[in-house]
Amino acid sequence: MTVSMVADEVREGRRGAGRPLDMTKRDAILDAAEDVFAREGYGASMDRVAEVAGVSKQTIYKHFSAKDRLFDAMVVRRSERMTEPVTMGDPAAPPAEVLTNLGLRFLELMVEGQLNCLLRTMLSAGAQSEMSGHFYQTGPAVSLSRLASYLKRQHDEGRLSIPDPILAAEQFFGLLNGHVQLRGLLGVLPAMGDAERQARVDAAVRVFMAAYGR
Amino acid sequence: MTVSMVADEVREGRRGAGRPLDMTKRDAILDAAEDVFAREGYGASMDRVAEVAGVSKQTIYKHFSAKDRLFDAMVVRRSERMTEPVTMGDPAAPPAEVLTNLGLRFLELMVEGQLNCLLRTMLSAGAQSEMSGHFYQTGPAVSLSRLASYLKRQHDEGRLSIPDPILAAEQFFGLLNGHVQLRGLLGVLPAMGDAERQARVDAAVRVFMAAYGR
DNA sequence: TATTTACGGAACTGGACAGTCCAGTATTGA
DNA sequence: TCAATACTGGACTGTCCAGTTCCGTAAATA
Repeated sequence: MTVSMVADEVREGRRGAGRPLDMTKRDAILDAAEDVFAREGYGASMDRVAEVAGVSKQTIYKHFSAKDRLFDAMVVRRSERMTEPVTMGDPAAPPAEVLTNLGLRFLELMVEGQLNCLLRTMLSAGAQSEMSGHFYQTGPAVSLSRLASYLKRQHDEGRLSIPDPILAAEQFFGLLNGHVQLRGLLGVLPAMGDAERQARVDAAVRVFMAAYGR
Repeated sequence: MTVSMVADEVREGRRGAGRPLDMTKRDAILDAAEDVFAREGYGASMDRVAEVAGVSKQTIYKHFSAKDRLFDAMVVRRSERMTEPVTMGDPAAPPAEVLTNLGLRFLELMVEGQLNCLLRTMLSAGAQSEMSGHFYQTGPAVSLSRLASYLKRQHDEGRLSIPDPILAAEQFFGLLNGHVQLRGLLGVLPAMGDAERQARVDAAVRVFMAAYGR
């Protein structure tokens, strides 16, 4: 009986004989936690989570032994869903086009929306959670390495000239970002329109291609 | 009697007859708040701040009417000190050199040290403070506009070709930053050495000059 | 000097919240 | 059917903390 086997059992709701844990409720609890923690920070009460989940507090404690465990489970689930939209397009297309598409998705989905929301929630929890590493590894680090390997391939095929693909990938995200993420975290973002977002992406791609294009 | 006059009186410790407020203690309280909030987040107790400041809790409440007021005063004082090191060098020097110096200072002082520390503290306070705007305006926004006006001048004098100086300034900070700030906030920063920092700055300047140089 | 205010120390109030307990009901596996 | 467990709803405990109050003392102003 290994640790991961125990984890699997919990995931399926079986802990021996008798009535199994209701996984529907578990999901409802995690959904509620996402919502409530995002809105009120880690200071939100468990009673509030229970209320939003439509579940008794006791049920929460059946599924998650303590508040920080619930928080961690929420972060893990959300982190895993996060990297999906950041995929590279057709590798045969012109790099400028691929980068533009990537940039648009990045700016839409990551910087303005979910990523900042989760990040702010995590920081509101302060040092109380060791989820920071997991978050970075399953989120930003994945996007970074995807872009880096794309860039390396383009370099090898002679379409771009990129001595350090990882650094270049970071630079590209940095170019896109500027202070957008910072402004988003601080809540001083004046809601970027489609046109402005497109302009930002175009400018980033232009700079990137000027430095790394052939 | 205006609002600012009242503020001045408080700043000098005079609120009429009798013994004036001890400004030494006020500073000690702000120092302690900086330290304690940075370490424990906004959740830290006032008793703890009083202990670290070497002052009774009542004294804190004499100087600052409530916890969030103390927090705000701390943020204001710290924000104002923050932009100092980010100044442009000799405008006659080659832009690449000026940008390199700026980049080194930015990476040293801002991203790794104080800025992230304060930012994390502020985010730990969640929506409880309206200091976010002040922080951005007196911190990052100032560096941004300083660099932008430098870039505009270089453009006007024909040393660089920069259609949108503000955007370009943001891009430069973004290039420097990459994911460094994000890693710093999440505490997954593997402590950058001098050589690596220099390499990062050089790479950023190289990309920037490739796009905007003459 | 008389008055006014700041300071320390410590006790206190009121409220919020994590986590538990319980009594009754519902739902499953054996 | 029986035994085991999940779920509800609410009451309850212990703790922590912001903010107040009281008292005695120190230090400034007028």
